[in-house]
Amino acid sequence: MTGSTGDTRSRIQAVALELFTEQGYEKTSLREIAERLGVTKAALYYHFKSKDDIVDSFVSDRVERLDRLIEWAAEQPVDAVGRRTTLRRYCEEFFGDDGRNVMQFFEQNRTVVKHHPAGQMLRDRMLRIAELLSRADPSPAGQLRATLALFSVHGSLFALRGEISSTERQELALEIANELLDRIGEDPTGNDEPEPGTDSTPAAAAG
Amino acid sequence: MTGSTGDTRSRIQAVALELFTEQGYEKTSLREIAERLGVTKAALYYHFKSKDDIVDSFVSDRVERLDRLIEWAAEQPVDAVGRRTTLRRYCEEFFGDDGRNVMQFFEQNRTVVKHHPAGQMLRDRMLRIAELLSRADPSPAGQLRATLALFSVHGSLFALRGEISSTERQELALEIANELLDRIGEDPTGNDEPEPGTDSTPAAAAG
DNA sequence: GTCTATACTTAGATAGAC
DNA sequence: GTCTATCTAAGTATAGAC
Repeated sequence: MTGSTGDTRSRIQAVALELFTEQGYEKTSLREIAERLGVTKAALYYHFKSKDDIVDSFVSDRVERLDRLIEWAAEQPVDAVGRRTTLRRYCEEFFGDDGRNVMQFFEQNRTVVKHHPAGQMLRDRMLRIAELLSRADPSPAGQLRATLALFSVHGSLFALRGEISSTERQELALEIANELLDRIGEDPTGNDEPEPGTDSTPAAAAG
Repeated sequence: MTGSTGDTRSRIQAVALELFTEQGYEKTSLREIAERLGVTKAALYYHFKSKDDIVDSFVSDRVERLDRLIEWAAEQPVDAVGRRTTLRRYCEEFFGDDGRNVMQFFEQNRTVVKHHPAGQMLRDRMLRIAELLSRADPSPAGQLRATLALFSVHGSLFALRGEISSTERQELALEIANELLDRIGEDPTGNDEPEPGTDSTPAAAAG
């Protein structure tokens, strides 16, 4: 019943990801990961060539998925509807299966991500998505709104006290993100150029 | 010219804080900190009893300042004006002198903060401020808006590409944070109870 | 207040048996 | 595919001279 597994590799990934997120990458030793799985350190080295390589294995997968999302998002219309659609897909990607776990690792290990090649790619993709979301207003205001919209999804995981179901959480994150997205390229003060061809927000249009 | 210093202690704090933020707490060794200052590891132990203690020294100071802010914020009116006032002070605290540095350390070392006693206090104070900001609407929506308002300040440091002055950055962060704060306890859809006695937002008041 | 020297522990990683 | 045994490097921390 030792089980020839074959999925030992993914069990290592799962345990490592969990511990890296909970305790931090540096604080988690290979010994600890091995013990949790009931194997020895040496066994880990059969499946991964280094500690870093474990990170690579699940981050790279995430980067690929985001690349597909980016490619798709670039084709969406540059208006409030397009932004909402893009963020909705991002949200689905985020809350899906291991998506959430990897992104939480991302949040909890910023300095690792910053210096790790695969981490830099992930970080880069995040910035790229924010960039696409603020195409209608690439000014600092647009950039910050887009970033906060993304962070609405991320933050919904730890900002909310009290019981709340996953779908409620998801809907709430989208609702507030949409408020931010709707303001991109809109300009309620009436100074700069308004975004052409966008009126998904009924309020504040009197001249 | 060796300088009897006397401020060696604060030089250690400054260098440590910078390296912890840039490379991460765990990745930064005491050897590295000592080398930067041109002293030996042992010298550090004269001023601090451990590596953790260095973190304590600058985080505790931050916690005290936030405690005063919290005490003050609790006295502010529970309306949009009170929230704006509170966040403005938070912003000033954040962008002031070492405030920004410590809070960046906080962002970059989440797992350290999570398991470090002083870090937990800092984290706790952040949550408390969000709680105060969402008093008018303690629902998940209010909580998330308040958290995003705070994050508008934090995020303004890394979300913005291109050159931008510190004051511009600060003003922008406040502007967008205020948009979020104004929606707390407001309810534009007209479902739940609206916040009593608040009309700092001129738009959308037709009944 | 800072140094040299060192004790103690643990980390990541490899070699080779089974 | 997993084990035992071991290497090498680096870490935090302490003792005691100056």
